Amino acid sequence: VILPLKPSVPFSLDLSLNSGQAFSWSKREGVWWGAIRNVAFALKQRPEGLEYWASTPNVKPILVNYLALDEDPADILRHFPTDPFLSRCVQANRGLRILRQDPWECLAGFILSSCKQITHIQAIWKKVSENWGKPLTVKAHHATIYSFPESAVIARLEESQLRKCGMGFRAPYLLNAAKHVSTGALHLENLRSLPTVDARAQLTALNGVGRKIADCVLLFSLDKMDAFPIDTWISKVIRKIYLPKKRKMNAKQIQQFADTYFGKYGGYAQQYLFHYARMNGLNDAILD
DNA sequence: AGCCAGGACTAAT
DNA sequence: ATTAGTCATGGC
Repeated sequence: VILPLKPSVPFSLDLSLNSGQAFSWSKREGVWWGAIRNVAFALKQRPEGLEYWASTPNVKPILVNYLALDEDPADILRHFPTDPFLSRCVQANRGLRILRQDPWECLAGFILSSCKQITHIQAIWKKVSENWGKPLTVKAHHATIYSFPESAVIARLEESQLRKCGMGFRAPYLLNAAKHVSTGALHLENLRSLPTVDARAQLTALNGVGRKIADCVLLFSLDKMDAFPIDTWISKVIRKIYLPKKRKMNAKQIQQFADTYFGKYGGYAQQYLFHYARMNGLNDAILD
């Protein structure tokens, strides 16, 4: 099936799926493979639109929502501050969208992310999925993809089982989060209706979830565009590009600057900065 | 061998 | 209120 895309509205499947937001996707022979909850997808971007195959019928709304195809990035970009470096990052990553992930999958992914390279997070994600997720088949390709296990499934495991997937000290964090989510002690969908600060407070109440991971969950799965995750890359960007004269800025001051300077769609801007820095480094990045 | 990777927690100042 | 040490693991 082909989902038509307007050429005038920028969309890049490569950038959106491969910019460190979600860890379930892999590209083989020009086709992206992955699962969104319990539906497996194969995706290929073509000039006329997005070609897709899925493990179940009638999944177009799932895809449109996940890839945010119902929004026009121009409506968001015009809220960005105008500065040369951000403009360069936006220009270089035209079509990069903030995904709308499942909150549990997003929370699990970023609990696994701390102090890990993206490729390794993907490897852990794959092991967990293959061990305890559901096998899904995309008939057109007779291929099998595994879903990421629901919170109730993880909650029943032993910490030692999770550690065998290579997640180390993150295992008890993931297990504890799974228990909170599956019992309803933490109701992730309810966080949507809360102000960002209140939703963040509930997330950071989880062991192993601090400001950065909470902000990733808020931004990538709960529509909180003002959440601005600061990881090692973004920290370098702010220090080198935006506050080059100010030495000895602590984490809180950097966060303070980012929240005020980038505004209510700051999280979206953050993703352009992150991906640009990760792809190009910052050695030749000069604010001119 | 040492350092870093989309961090967070605890204990010691 | 800030800072160092610790927590696993893999890649270079």
